[in-house]
Amino acid sequence: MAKKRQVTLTDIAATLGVAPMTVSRVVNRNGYVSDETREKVLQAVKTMNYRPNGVARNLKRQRTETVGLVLGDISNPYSAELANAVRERLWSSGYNLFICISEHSATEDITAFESLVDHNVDGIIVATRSNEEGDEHLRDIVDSNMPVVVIGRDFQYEGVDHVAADNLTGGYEATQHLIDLGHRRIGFIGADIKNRGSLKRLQGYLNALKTHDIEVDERLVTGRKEAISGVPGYSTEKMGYEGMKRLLSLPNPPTAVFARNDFTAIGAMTAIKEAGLGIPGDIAIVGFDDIPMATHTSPPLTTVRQPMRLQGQLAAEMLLRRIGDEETPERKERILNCELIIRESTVLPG
Amino acid sequence: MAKKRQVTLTDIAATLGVAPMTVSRVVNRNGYVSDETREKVLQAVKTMNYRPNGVARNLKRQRTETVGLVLGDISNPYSAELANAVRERLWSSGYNLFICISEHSATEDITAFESLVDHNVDGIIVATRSNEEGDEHLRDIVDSNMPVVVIGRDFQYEGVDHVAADNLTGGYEATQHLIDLGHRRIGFIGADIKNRGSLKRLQGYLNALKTHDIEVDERLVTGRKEAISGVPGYSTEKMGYEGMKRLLSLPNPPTAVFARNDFTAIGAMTAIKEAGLGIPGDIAIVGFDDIPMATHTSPPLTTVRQPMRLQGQLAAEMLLRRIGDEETPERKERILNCELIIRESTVLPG
DNA sequence: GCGGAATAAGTTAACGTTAACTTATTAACA
DNA sequence: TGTTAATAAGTTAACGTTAACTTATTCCGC
Repeated sequence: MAKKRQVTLTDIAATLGVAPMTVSRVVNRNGYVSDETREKVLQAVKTMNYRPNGVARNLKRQRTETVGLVLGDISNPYSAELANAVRERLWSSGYNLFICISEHSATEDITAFESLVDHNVDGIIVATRSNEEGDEHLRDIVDSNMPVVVIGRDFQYEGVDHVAADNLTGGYEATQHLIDLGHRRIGFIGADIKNRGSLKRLQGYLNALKTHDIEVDERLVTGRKEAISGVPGYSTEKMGYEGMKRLLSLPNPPTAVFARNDFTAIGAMTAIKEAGLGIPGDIAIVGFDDIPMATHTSPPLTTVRQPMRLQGQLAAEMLLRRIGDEETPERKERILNCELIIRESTVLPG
Repeated sequence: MAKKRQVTLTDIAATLGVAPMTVSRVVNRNGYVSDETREKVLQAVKTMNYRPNGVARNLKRQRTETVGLVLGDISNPYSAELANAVRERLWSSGYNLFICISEHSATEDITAFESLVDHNVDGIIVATRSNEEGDEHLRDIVDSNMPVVVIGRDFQYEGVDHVAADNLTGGYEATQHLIDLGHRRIGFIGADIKNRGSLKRLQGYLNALKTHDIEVDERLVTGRKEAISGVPGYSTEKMGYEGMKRLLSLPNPPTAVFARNDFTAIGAMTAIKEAGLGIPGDIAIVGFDDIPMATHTSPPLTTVRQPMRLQGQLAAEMLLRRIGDEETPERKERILNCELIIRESTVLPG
C-alpha cells in the first residue's frame, strides 16, 4: 500500500558530503552555490532520481499555490467554460487549479471540500448547488480561515464572496419573451415546482406569469423531484426529452416552453420533432445558458445568455483578494446580468 | 500572503493538559480515550476551530488517498463522462479525484503533472494528447515511482498502463460506411493531414480510402494546423462549421464528411444547412464519440461510439492495481472496440 | 489470587523540507 | 589599509502530525 521510500534531499546531501540546504539551494535555484557544487548536485539528482517532496515543502512553506474548484454538472458546457475562465485567471497569478466534482449529494460536497482542505489549497471556489449539510461544512471551513468564494450557490455567509448570474430576471425575461409573442400556455421543464425556493429561474418564470395574471398550471411544470439527499439535481437533455413528451401528452399541451438550461431545451426539441410538430410554429422554446451548441440546433435556440466567463473571472479575482489579504475582507456579492438571445426557436426569420 | 497561523493539535493538547496523541486519538477515532477526556477534546476542537493539518498528516502517513486526472478538452462531453467513470470507480475504493486541465500546450501538461506530484497524489491518470516535452516529464515522474495510467495517449513506457479506444478502426469503419453508401468524395474535418501520425482517426480514414483505391484529395482534409507548441489541439464545433464552409466552397465539394468528433460534426451540420443543403441527401456526415447530444441533432447523427465509461473504469482499476502493488506490475494495454452507430445523418429512415 | 487482555494514557522520534541565522572567505571601493 | 558587500557554505530548529512503543491501572476468567 505504501509507496517505496523515495530518495530525499538529505540522501543526496549525505552522498555528496554537503549540507541538505545546499542541495535545496541548487534544486530551488536560490541562494549561492558554486558552479562545481551545483554540477555535482544536479548530477546526483539525476542519477538518484530525486524528486522534491512537495508535501514536506508545503508543510514548511505553508503555501501551495493551488486553488480548488468544486463543480456540479461537468457534462454541461457551462461548467467547462467556467472552469477555463477560473483557471486562466489563476494561472496568470501563478496558481494551479484542482477541480473536484460533486454531482449528486451533500456527501460528495463534503468529500470534495475536505479533500481540498486536506491538501491545504490556498482557497476554494464552490460552484455546486446549495444543500444544508454542505453549507454547514463550508461554514466550518471558512471559520478556520480558508478563503472561499461561491458561484451561483445560494449561500450567504460573512467572509464568503458570492458571484452569480441573475437567474431570477433571466427566467422572468425568458417567460416575458414568450408572453410577448402571445403565448399563454407556457411550460417549464427541468424541475419540480416544489423547488421554486432554490431555483431562481423557476421563480422568475412564475413571477412573469403572475405579473400578467396568467394562472399557474402546475401540470405545465415538470422535472425530477428532489433527490433523497435534498439536492434538486441537475437537468439534462434526457430530462428535457421526457419532460416534453409528458407535456405533449397533456389534454391541453403548452404552446411554448421555457427549459431550465440549453441541454434540457435540446432534448425537448427532439421530442417536439418526433411528435411531428414544428418549432416555433407549433411550440416555441427557450433555453438558458447560451452554450456554444445553442447556435447549432435546428432551429437555432432562443436562450438566456449567462456570463460564464465573467463569473469565473470575477470569482477567481475575489478569491485572490482573499488569499492575498491578511485581514478577512468584507463580503462581496456580484449578481451579473443575463441577456436574452433571440434565435429561431421562438421567432421565425424575416 | 501566508495564511494566519491555525490552531494545531498541540495547542489543544496544551490547553487541556493532555498529550497531543490523545487529541489525535479523539479526532481520528482511533485507540482508547475515556469518555470524559473525549468530551473535553471535542469541545475544545469546536471552541478553538481546530482543523487537522492534512499536509502534516500526509507527510507522516505517506499516503493521500487522492488520485489526479489530467484532461484536455473538458468542453467535450467525452471528458465529462470519462471523469465521472474514473471518479465513481475510485470513490468505491476510498479515493478522491483531483482533475487538472491541460488544453493547449506541453507547458500546461507539465504544470498539471508537477502540481499533482507536489501534492503527493497516490497516482495519476493522464488523458491528454501526447507531446514530447510532456512525455519526457511523465517518464521522469514514473521513474520516481509514481503510478501512472494513460488514456488515449500515444505514450509507450514500461510501467505505464495504456487504455484507448481503437480510433484507427473506428475511423476506418466510419469512412467505410460512407464508401458502402456509394460516396467517393469524402472529406475529413478536424485536423491537418500532417497530423496523420498522431491522429488515428485520420489515419483510419486514409486507410479506408486507400483500401478502396480512392485517391486522397488533400483539399478534402481540413483543420487547424499544429499549434506552436506542437500540440495538434482539440476540435470544436466552431472548427466543424468553418471547415465545412471551406469544403463547400471547393469547386468539387465532397458528398460526405467524416468529422473528428461529434462536436465538430454538429458544427459542420449547421454550415450545411446554412448553405441550403440537405443531410444526408446532399451531404452525409459521420461524427465520432456518440456524445448524448448526438441523438438530438437534426437529423440524428451517425457516429462511432467510443466506450468512454469503460475506458475510465479500466484506467481507474489499472491505477488502483499499481497503487496497491509493492512491485511495479508489468505494463498493460487495452485497446477497446468502437461501434458504428448508424442514424439519419447518413441513411434516411425506412 | 494470579495471569492475561483491555483500557487509558504518555513518550519518542520521524516524515522531508526550508526560513532564518551564523560563519568564513574574497572582492571591490574609498 | 580598512570597511562593506558578495559569495559560499553550514547549523538550528521548526512546520503539525502520528506510528511505534512504553507504562500504569483495571477487569475478567480460571
